[in-house]
Amino acid sequence: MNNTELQSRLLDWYDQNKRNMPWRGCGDPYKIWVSEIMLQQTRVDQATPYFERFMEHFPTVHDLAQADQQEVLKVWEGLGYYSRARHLHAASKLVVNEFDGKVPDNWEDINKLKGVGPYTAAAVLSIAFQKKHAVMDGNVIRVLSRYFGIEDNVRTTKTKNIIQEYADELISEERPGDFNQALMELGATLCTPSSPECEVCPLQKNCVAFKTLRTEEIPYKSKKKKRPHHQIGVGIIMNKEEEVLIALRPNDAMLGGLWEFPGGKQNEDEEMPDTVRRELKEELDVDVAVKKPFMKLDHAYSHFKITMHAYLCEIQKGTPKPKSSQEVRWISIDELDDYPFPKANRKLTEKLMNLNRGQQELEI
DNA sequence: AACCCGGGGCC
DNA sequence: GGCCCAGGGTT
Repeated sequence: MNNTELQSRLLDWYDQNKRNMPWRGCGDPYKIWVSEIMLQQTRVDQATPYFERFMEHFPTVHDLAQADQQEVLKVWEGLGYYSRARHLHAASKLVVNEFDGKVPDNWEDINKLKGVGPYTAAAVLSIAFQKKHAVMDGNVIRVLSRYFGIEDNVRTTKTKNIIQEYADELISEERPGDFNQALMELGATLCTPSSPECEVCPLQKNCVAFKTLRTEEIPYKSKKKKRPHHQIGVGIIMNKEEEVLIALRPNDAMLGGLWEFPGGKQNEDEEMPDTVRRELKEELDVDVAVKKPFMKLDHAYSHFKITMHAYLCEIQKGTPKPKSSQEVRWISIDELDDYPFPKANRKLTEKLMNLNRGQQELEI
């Protein structure tokens, strides 16, 4: 199968089988850019409702550039990898101030945008501007490694460079954006990690992995390290006015720009209430009484897991000061929904709000 | 090159 | 449980 035949088979399949996506076929470089940022390490079905909501809040790059970061993060809340939102927001200002409000249509300039790497640059240039740049994402790696029978570890830079060269050679002149999307669509819907649907695949005829019955072995990936598990203690500090204390995480930290209930990791041979007292002293410079357990929950991040133990607390001495955090604030339970919280903390705010609505006893 | 960075769905 | 996902940034 030569390149022309592969392209026409793939594009014909794509024309008949592509899924509907709100940014697909819109021709708006801003929307395509935002969609590609949201789709980094995120499935289409997960990103789609966020994309719709994002466009309602920020229909143009100017709306995004003028928005407050807190507002952007609130719309992004729950989607994860929050540096994407901060970088996108910063990049929108660059587009407005340096590029006349137009998403760059060339490789050099688009790579000046924060959060835009090789994949996203190629995706936006090809899909929005019909420029011939081949993308390489997890789908392309899987499809091409199977098609060409590449058995090397695809986590290495060397193997990725080889696959990128194949993609560069295969990409269609006439429809580079559709070709890229077709390859990814094939990987997302037919050429899946397990149980691929080879019987209906348009590339079956020349696929090395199919012909040698090795689709379950290719692509080969070296194992990842297993994630450590930490015990985390946090304090829900309430005052006489039934307000709770929340802290703003620094922009350069994990979950940067989001709010949380202060706390931290349990030390060895330390009781959890002592952990909470110690952490709140370190982070806020206050002495608290740990009154009673409020909630225990498990949560998984990319590189570790936690069990979070939340306690209702009361300040005995001192006034909370932002030490490890950027800012602290007393707010009413009703206002918790107005602030961006990471998922694990959001589970705590939901319980607080439910109890509050039910007039339950939040007293300690 | 290795590590960091969320959350959700699937097996 | 682990794996995967339309990856990029930092060290």
